[in-house]
Amino acid sequence: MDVKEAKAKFIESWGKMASEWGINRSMAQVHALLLISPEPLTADQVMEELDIARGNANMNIRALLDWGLVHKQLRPGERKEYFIAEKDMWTVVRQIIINRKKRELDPMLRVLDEMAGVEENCPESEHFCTVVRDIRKFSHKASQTLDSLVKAEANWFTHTFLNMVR
Amino acid sequence: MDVKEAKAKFIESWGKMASEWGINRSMAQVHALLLISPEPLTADQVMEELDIARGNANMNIRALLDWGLVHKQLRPGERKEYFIAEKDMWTVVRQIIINRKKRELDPMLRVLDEMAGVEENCPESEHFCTVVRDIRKFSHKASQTLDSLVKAEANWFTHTFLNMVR
DNA sequence: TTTTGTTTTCAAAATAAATTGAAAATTAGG
DNA sequence: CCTAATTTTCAATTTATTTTGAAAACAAAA
Repeated sequence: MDVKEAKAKFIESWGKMASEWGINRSMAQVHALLLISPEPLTADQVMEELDIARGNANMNIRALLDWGLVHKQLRPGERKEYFIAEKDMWTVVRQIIINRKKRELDPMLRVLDEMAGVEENCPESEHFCTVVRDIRKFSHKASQTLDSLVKAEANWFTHTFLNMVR
Repeated sequence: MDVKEAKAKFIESWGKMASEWGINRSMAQVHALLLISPEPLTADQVMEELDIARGNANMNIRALLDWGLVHKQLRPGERKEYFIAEKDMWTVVRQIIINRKKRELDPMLRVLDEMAGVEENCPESEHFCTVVRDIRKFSHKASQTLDSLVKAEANWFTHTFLNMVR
């Protein structure tokens, strides 16, 4: 496999993986392209490289900025905007955790908390209350753990955590 | 909120959360229904409760069996199959980790490993190789960590890990 | 202010994914 | 071997999501 092939394959795979996650393919492919691009790119270059429409490129670059995975770069004397991906992998992972947690876990947590109110009726539906209580406990622990993970040092995950687990 | 309402809300929310994940709504709703049902249910009861078609119920119950989140129960003298959800939350989480890892992480790992071969050409595309190497390293660590997590004791996650993180 | 290069928006079209339901396959009992 | 109950399959349909592209908005320079 030569480098050009490998780059194409990387972009394709990153896109495929993301769509297993509920993140759309274009967003992931734009991310992959910017990740492996040593220089910042303009929206036009992204459109060109990935063969996607302007609106698509624009919306997904925007989403990546929101996620903190891509940064905007302005050049003096130029009107075009350049975009460069965050290259520090720990930061990348951290931002992904933050955003997915916000989207996937937090809403469920809120629902479970609302349900805590139902516990008064528990005697009449013990099983339901037990299940909800268990899930709620677990979810809160997971939430705290992710929060701590996000606050942790860059090397913490790779060094400390792994050693503890083994 | 009374218990009936709460149950409906739980099923709905579980379904919504799952679809943010790339797991289909019906599968999650069947799971939620079986989770909060104290008694095993038949496919017909699931269809009835969730108002979904037979094929849908069947395919998703089957998927949940594959994921190890639901167990089949046969009753002597009865032809119908009964289904009951795994109620131990640690087991549930473990099975979800195993299955999502298999689906989301492992394929990417394989692609990254294939790309390791490209490293020979690295001098001519240093940046690409660095990015791939970083992601590869990180992904392998994450993979090992998840494997360890899965092997860990039931209480490990909630007790040990959390204390370590704080 | 007008022109021009650039970004953003969003309705419509295309694509992808989930769901239905009827027919086929399977299985146990007679 | 039949019959009847049950489960599985899958083509067609429906629903949801993504993508397009042209028009509008915006912003810098003339």
